[in-house]
Parts: sequence; C-alpha cells; structure tokens
Amino acid sequence: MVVTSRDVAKLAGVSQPTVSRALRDDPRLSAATKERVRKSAERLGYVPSDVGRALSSGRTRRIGLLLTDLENQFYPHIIAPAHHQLESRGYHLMLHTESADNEVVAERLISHGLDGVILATSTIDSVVPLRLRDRGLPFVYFNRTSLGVHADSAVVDPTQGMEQAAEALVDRGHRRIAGIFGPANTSTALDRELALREALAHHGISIPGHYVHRGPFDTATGYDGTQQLLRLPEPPTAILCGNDVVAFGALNAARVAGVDVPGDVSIIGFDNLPTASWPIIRLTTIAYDLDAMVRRAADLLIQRIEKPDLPFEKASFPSRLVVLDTLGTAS
Amino acid sequence: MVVTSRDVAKLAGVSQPTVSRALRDDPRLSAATKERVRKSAERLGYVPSDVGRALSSGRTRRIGLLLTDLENQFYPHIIAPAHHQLESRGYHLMLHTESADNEVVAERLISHGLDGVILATSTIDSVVPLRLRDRGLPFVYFNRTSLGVHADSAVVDPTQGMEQAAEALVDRGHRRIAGIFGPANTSTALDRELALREALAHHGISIPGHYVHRGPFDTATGYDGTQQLLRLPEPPTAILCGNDVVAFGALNAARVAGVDVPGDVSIIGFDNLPTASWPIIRLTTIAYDLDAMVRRAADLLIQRIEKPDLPFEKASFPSRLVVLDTLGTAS
DNA sequence: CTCAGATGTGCATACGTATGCGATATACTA
DNA sequence: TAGTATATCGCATACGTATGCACATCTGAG
Repeated sequence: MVVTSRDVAKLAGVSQPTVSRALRDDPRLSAATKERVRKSAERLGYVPSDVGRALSSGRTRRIGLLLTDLENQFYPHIIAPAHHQLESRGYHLMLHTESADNEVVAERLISHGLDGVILATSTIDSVVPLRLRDRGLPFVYFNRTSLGVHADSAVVDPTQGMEQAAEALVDRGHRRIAGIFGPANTSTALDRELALREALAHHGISIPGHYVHRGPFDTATGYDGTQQLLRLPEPPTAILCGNDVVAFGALNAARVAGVDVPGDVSIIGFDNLPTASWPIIRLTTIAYDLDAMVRRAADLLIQRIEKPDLPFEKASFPSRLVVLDTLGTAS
Repeated sequence: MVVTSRDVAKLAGVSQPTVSRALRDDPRLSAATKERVRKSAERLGYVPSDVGRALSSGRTRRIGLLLTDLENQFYPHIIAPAHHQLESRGYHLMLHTESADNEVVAERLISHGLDGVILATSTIDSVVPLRLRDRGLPFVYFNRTSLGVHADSAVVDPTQGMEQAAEALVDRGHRRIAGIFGPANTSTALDRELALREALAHHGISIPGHYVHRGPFDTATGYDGTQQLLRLPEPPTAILCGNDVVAFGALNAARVAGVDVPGDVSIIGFDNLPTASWPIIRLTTIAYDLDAMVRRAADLLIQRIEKPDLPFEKASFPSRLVVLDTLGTAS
C-alpha cells in the first residue's frame, strides 16, 4: 500500500540501508548511487516515515509547545516565531493546548516521543516540569517560570518598563494608582507586580489593598477589576494592567461606565500586542522583543537537547514603555 | 534508560504482549493479571511510546490541522473546539502552521504519519488536497474548499447573513455600498461576494468596480481598501468586509481619516469574533456557529477515517446578521 | 605483483508495540 | 472418562528506518 524504503531499494537495485543513506546524503555513498536512489524515490513518490525514523533513531526532531488558552490573544504570537526558528534548525513544532497542568498532560507529552518541550504557561506550582525532569525530557521555560525545577528560561525583565511607567505616571500627576495583576501563581504576575511596587516606591507611592485586583490574564479580569475600581468613592486615576488583554478589558469597562480614557482614568498594558497599537485603541503599554524571546527559548532548548551538560541559562529581555493615547494627566 | 513494556513485563512476570493487552484492557486477560501489570507499570513509571505503537498498529491517532497565519485573530478560535472534539473521540490534534501551500507541506503532512488532516486555509487551487488524495490520506475541508478534489467539508452559508445585511442597509437608506473582499482564490471570499451581490440585486443595487477591493483576510486589506474608498469623490456610505479582521482594519482607517462610524460610513464584518463585540468596538457583523462547524469538521474526518467508503458530505452552517454600533443610516 | 588503505555497499540487527495464532490449563458436556 | 469448549497467556513476527560492522572492490605505492 504505502511506499517504503524497501520498495525504492528494489527499484534502484540497492539495499534498504543504502536508500536510507542516499536520501540523507551520506558522504560515504557514491554520487551515482545517490542519484539513482533519488530518481527511484521520486518515481515511486516515496516519503520517509517519521514514525519509522523516530523509532530507529530514538529521536523525533519534534518539539512540543505547551499552552493553555489559545483564545487569549497573547499566545498566537509566539507560535509563528517558534515555528520558524525550530524549522530553521531542523526541528518541527508540535502544539499542545491543554486547559490543565497535571499528570495526564505530562504523560501525554512524554508518550509523544518529543525531543523537547517549551513550557509557555507554567504556574509556579506546575507539576509538568517535575515529571519532565524525572523523565529526562529536556524543556525550557518561556515567559513564565516554575519554582522547584531549575531549567533554561527566556523571560521579560519588567523593571525598566515599570520604572518608566511609574515615572510617566508621576510626571503627569498621578498618585492614586491601581493594579490589575495576573494570577498569583504565575511568575509573570508576581514579577510585574513587584517591579511596579518598587518603581512606585522610588516616588514614595504605594498601592493600597483596595486598589489591587488579581485574576487570569484575560479581558474579564480587566473588565471586572476596572468596574469595581471605578465604583470606589475615590477611584484611581490610573490603572496598570498585568498585560494587554487585561487592559483591553479595562478599556471596555471604562467605555461601558461612561468614563473617559485617558481623561478620567489612564490605562497601561503590558506586551505591546499588535492590537494595542490599532488606531481605534492606541493603548499605552510596556513593550519588549517578543520574537527574539521566542527564538531564544527555541535555541536554548535545542542547545539543551544537543549538549545536555551545559549549565542552565536564564535569558532576560528588557522592557520599555510605549506611550500612546491611554495615558493622560491626572484629573 | 527509558522504561519499556518489556521492563514492565519482567517485573510483572508476564510476557511483553500481555503488558500491551493489559494496559489497553483487553477482555481476554484475567482481572488479576491486568491488575498486576498495572501495578508494575505504575511502579516503573511506564508510559507507552506512541512511536512504537504507531509503527506497530499503522495508526497514530493523530490528526493534523493545517493553517497559515495564526496571527490572524480568526484561526486561534478554531483550535480549542477542534482539540476538544478530537480528544473526546480518542484522537490528538497536531497543529501545522505553514505560510505556503505546496509540495513540501504535503510531504511534511504525509511523513508525519497522521491519520487525517483538517484543511482550514485551502485556496481553490491548493495542491495539498491533490497530494493527500493521491496518498490516500483522509482529510476534510474546514471553512474553505478547494476545486478539483472532492472531500467532506464544513462551511458557512453566507446567503442568509448577506440577505439580512442587504436588507438592513437598504432599510437605512444605503445605496452606495462597497465591498472589501478576501483573496479571489479562496472559496469563502467568492461565496461571500456572490451572496452579497445577489442579495443587493434583489433590491436593485449593484456594486460598481471602483467600490470593490480584494486582498488577504487581514487588517491591512481593510485599512488600505477603506482609505482608498474614503478618498473617492463619491465615497460609499457602507462598506461590507470579507471578515471581521478586515473590518477592524476598516475601522482603523476611518478613525485615522477622521471619518465617523457609523455617522459617515457604516461598516459590517463577518465571523462575529469575540473582539467584534467588545464595548470599545461593537462591530456589526455576520455570525454563525463556529464551534459547531469545527466539531462537525472533526466528526466528518473521523467518520472518513473509520468508514472510508461513505459518500462525501457537505455540512453547511447558516449565518445571520448581528447589529451593533457600526451600522447606521446613510448620510 | 602484493598489500595497505580508501571507497562503496550489504548484512544483521535494533528501536517499542501490536496482533494472529498456537499452546496450555481449566471447565464443562455427554 | 473422554472429548470439546473456554479462558488465559506466550511465541513469533511485523511495522519502517537507522547504524555498526563486515565485506568487496578498487587504487596506488613499493
């Protein structure tokens, strides 16, 4: 039914191993033989089976990208650069979207025979990294890291961005500043909150408890948090959001509440998604080089796969404030 | 190094095939043996190798989803339902994002040993369907279809939605109606354009050539097209866009041009993406049940895989107009 | 003319699992 | 008690490719 290397071998008058070697351009074979094999392969429409290859070689050249919540606008933007970087280095991307982070997911990743995994939605208490480590399956943290299991990582350093944001806010007279952060079990949420608090502290400002909301990195979190903040007797004049998607929710809540942005309240995001700079949105946000970060994560993982004994590396990417229309002076 | 079924067999004091059967709950084995094997497997942390399983059984239970351009807001929304539907039927989703549609892509799909493929970004002249058919690899068209190769498909019927849009426009006094459609080599672009033209014809309206733009289903197409339309000596009072993403671009162009929506021009999209109903956007658009369509595509493909001889089926999903804020009366 | 070295190819086997079929033991029937 | 059916499991092998090693052929030097 399906054409195998044996069929090609028969047609070319060589052995099956010779077909294998010829198509992978083994230097020990003569040019004439290679050519003959190639011709035969093409004539039969032969396509090597990755499954056979994987079983025999013990490597699949496939790398998993573990995500939750692809509907979140953030994640799709890491797929294309990851795909390209991996392809350019001879690996294939295999996307796994799982809503949970548990033993089943870990088993699934292991059973697929991946050469490595990029973890993009780890929580600090994820179980997946533990299982992968036990199994000896290489992985890299992207964006978020986990506690307990050390590994290579590519992350954002929110410090500079938050310092610039704090300064920009203070310069415009803001003192009542609120934060709608991500889930408390993610490293990104914690890092950003800490960076913001430290930056504000330099200006003698702190964020009181009733100005703090936390939740998943989605629009609902931004919407609900903003709705509640705007109802306070003394609402904040600025809201810093855990990421752009949260900020979009905040913009929506402000619109529904009839509150002008940035006239009545300023809103700042994080990630600088393409959507943020749409003319109908023009969100002020904190930017970093997402593509470079993705490529770095891919490279770190491949390095780990090919040279397992190197020390772990943490690649940190700087951030900066991008001022568009949702930042104004305090009323 | 890695635990195999043989290791489990040795520990449980049975043969390797017995391990295979026990873990897949073969009714021929005694409950006692199964239990003993399960215990041993757990103790060793055994995870069956998909690679070995695939080679032996000839099936991977993996289904590919072929996409281009994941950065387009539309595509991420089909991944989650596809994933869930396939998992519920014992298959795994493997995402393939390719920028092109060519022989290389087809070979890649074939070599991966997939059991089937969902084609979500076919053009009418795609080569992939040809190769898959030649290879006997089952596939289903999602959303877009291709000419030449017949197969199962799940698509939108734009007729009702376009009729409702035409009526809504005419009722509001619109006569100068423009269209920014998708690429001329996609079935969706053609279907929608045709449906719109027919619907308008019922009201005695036609779309003149200078009111028509075409391009990829992205924001740039909507932006550029709208920019040009608004510059015309007699600009249209309404613009119907090939999909929501194009419409977002149109909204952006109107904003930059200082043109009020819907005061000066009405804009209508297609797809009803979550973003379309954001309070800061509130795009009037044509909706359909995207999730159901995805699930149907998955089911059709699985049916094709498991019962290859059934006649091809075309699942068509109705559409309807959702009126929000970007539709107004003609000025 | 012989032999070391280089070059090119085949043989045997391994990878991990699934499955047809046969073997053994047990239960049941007449 | 013999024979048949049933339950339970192992043996042998297949799946498609890669790779260590042996073998054969050829080249060129001494």
